[in-house]
Amino acid sequence: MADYNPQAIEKKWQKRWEENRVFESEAEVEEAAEKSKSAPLASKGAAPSQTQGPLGETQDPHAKSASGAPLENPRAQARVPVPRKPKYYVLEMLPYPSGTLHMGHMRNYTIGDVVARVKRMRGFNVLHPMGWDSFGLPAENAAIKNHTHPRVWTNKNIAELFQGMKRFGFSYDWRREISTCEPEYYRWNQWFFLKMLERGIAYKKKSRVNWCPKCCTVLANEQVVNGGYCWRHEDTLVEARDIEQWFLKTTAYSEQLLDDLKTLTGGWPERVIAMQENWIGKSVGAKVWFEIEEVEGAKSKVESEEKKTQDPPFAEGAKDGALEEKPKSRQDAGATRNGTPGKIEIFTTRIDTIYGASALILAPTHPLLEQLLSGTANQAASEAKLAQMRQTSVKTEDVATAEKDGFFTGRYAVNPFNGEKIPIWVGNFVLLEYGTGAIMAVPAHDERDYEFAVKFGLPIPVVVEKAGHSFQSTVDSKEKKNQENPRAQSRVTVPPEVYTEYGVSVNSGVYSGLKSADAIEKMASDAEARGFGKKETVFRLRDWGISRQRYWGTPIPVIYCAKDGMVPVPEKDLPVVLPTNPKLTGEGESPLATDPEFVNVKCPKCGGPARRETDTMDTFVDSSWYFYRYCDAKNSEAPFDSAKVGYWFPIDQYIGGITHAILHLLYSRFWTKVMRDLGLIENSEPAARLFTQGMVLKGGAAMSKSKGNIVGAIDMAEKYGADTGRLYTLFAAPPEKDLEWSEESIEGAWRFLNRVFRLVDRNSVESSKFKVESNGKNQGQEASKPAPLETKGAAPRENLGAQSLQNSGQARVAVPLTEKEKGLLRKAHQTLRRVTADFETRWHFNSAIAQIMELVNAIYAAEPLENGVRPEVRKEVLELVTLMLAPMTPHLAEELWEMLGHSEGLWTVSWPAFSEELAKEDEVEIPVQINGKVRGRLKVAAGASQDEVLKLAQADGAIAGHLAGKKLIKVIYVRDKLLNLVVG
RNA sequence: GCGGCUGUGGCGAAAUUGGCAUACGCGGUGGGCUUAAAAUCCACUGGGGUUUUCCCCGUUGUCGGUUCGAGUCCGACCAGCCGCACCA
Repeated sequence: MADYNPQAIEKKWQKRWEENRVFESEAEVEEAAEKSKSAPLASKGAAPSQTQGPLGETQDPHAKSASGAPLENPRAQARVPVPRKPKYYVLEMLPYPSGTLHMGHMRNYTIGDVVARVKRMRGFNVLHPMGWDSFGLPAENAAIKNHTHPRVWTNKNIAELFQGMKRFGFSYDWRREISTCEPEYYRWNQWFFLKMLERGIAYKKKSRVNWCPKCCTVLANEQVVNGGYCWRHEDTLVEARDIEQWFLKTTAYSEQLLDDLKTLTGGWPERVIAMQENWIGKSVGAKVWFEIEEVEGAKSKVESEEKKTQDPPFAEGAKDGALEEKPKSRQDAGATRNGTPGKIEIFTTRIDTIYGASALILAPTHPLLEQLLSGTANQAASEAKLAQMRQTSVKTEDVATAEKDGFFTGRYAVNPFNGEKIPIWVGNFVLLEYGTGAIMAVPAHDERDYEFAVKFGLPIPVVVEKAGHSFQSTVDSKEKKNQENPRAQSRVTVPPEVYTEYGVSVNSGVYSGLKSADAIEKMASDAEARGFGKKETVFRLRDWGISRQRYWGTPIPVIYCAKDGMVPVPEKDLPVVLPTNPKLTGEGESPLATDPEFVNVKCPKCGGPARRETDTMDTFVDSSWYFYRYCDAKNSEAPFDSAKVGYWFPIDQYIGGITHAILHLLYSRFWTKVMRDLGLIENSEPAARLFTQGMVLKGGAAMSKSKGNIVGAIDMAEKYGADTGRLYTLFAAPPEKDLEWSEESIEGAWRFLNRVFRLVDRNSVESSKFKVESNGKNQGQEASKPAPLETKGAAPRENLGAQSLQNSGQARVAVPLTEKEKGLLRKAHQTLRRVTADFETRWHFNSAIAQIMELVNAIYAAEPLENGVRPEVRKEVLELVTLMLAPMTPHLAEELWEMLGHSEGLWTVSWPAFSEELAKEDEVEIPVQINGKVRGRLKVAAGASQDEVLKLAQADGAIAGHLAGKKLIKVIYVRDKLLNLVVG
């Protein structure tokens, strides 16, 4: 008898796996892809990856072929050689190497590893890679602190994470490892950047941007969280700065990014889809131009302002309508899109309410304001007020709850629909960055406008009524309300409340009587026809600002020449490598700017003196396409071979934290679409399925360095072993839920594995004692190693376990089975059925483990030997237990498999086949309900008919007692489930 | 305000389709083994009972509905968590 020694076992099997290259995806498949490189990729979509369950229930390669041979890949049928197995790409988000492996990582990778291992056992060619998101600020900050190079810190952390992953036995194909800070990788960032530059997707402009004073760099919109804080420093308010920087035109893909979310429903969590929809923020409406009432001199000034702020400096593609320039942040927007000179452009989704507009309201930062205010009666007072509003708007944290504020400019505009003269106001609630930075205020039909109108005494004319209301009756009620409300001095009425829904237009000239939807359509068309408006869709999404004034990132590959202007670095000169000895201070301009050797270059065009761009790229660029690189990680000619990507993509299952629901997942979706439009790939979305696992908490809070509540994964592995750790994280909570760390619970997992180990250990000892009594089969075998049953010939990587277990229409043991043995085998196959379903169609690892625990309890209960289950039979059951545990506790499973007498590694064995025959119950106990309450139980033969069961029920004493003197009204019988008698 | 999610024992949680609620684990109590402890194995662990291999009652955040039957479906609410937020 031996003890379970996880440290020794885990070391032993990790070595074996490595020697046998168990986790490498099949080379022959890639060769096939190689050979078909020139062929079109069109048939790819037929690959068996479009499925329902998280693991793809329809993907079982055994399901459609009685021989057990995996389904052929339809794409490969057209050519030779034929990939033997269908592909499966499972991926966990690559980590930022900031320290050692923690529980959050470990949980993420354990889930992915279970999936990868299950899929391998199910006969798939599995791609399961890992890499390092190794550019980024923490490395640079650590380098400044320790006076070293960021690479030192980064590589130390990578080495530690790598060791940690090895320690847990995660089944990665390490041939494909990537590290984004290596020139072999980031040169392709630069290459993609040049492609985008050619197409006008990358452009540069000066704009007001988000600046984090702690990061000392610019942030993208997506990196500003909680209404104005840095995503990395959640206590640090983001400042506004005017900086010239590079953008990627994510807005050119707004519509697609939104529409394609529909293709992800079912595969992606509803929550993530909703968050992205929300972020992209589509509004369909119309722009309308309001003429400004003539005031001497104003018009020409406005016109000249227009000219000044047209095209941004290098936006070559910006002339294209689809790629139209979208100003990014507060103060500069609007300048290029305030419409025709002398007019104010507003955006509205409710053009049908335009007859109810009682003012135009501009954002305090609207570029037309200076012209508008000049020459007005109280210009000085207005400008003072404006300055004050601009001041406060920068610092406002809780914009949504701030009180409405504003003032009248002294100017008027003309409503193009009815010629009415309405005042132009400034309001603090109007945002320059959304729509056109100006709105028409329709107080009767908009909450905010109403609040504003009430505060400043603007009229509140009603122009929409609830459908079905007669005009007359509502007028009466409004008049009553009028008398009660002293503020309602002017024009028509004060509505009883703000009515923001659709209804029927009233008081709207020729449009009165139209339903809101019809009115919107007709009025927008009319505005367009009459030249004072345009149907328009606006998005909340902004272009992605990628310039960072830091060292540890990808250099942006452009050169500035006094003569030729901005010149892209020629492709042949890539990569632009980071200087090796940077001066890192964390302050001021980009560290690259301080290195003359880096900065001063010859112009690629004229050969004259020129300067390099000194900003680096946002590190989210690195992670936007890394999963494509895994398909062809060592390619030095291209980012990847399109044929290989065509074979593996889309990712069948992507797994990561919800924190990336917007940032990474939006950027990488964008990148995929750009790559598709460059003709490099065929897929429009990177991942068919996304799984967001819950966080690991301690004391109710997410583990973090700053809170000091991190539990190191390696410590846990040292104490209990990797398998116990893996089992614990899978068992303690369903994978999508947050998991509260508990030392007591991990003891439970440890106890269970010990229980299993002792069982197998004892069984191999006992079976050697027992072998003569069972059947002649094992005679002459070594006592410690019973012969594996029915291993027909050597079949490496083939269905060994499945072959022996699959044909078990009856048990393999030749002698007749006792009732107890039948019972145990039945329980085993019932467990197998449920565990298989838990792995395949839903990710209920916790209940799968619970099932296996029950089975193990049943084996214990089937003791003692003398009156029941013989070692031969028990061995068969233990083999099933071992195979079911294999994806979750792979090291222990290998060891148990060997202890059970198998010399071939468990990695060569397929998932066991379930036997309906063995799982079938002979007898079932069904509850008998009287009027829905359980009043008794009956043991009946499985599949018994209603009549039989009813007769038995009526014969049963206790049940008959409840039936006595009552009339049987109805009988509901669900076969093998329940009998319900309705009596009265 | 908008969108999404979650509410089940002392705790983590189960419950494929509407069909015996609380499986499995933790914790707790009692017992076997042991000089003792640890480990381990067994039993009990919603409430109640003078029929204890038996019986009764209650119960899945709240209120209502559909149904022979609801943790599950429908409607309204309450509480908590997450994301976005004066988005025109």
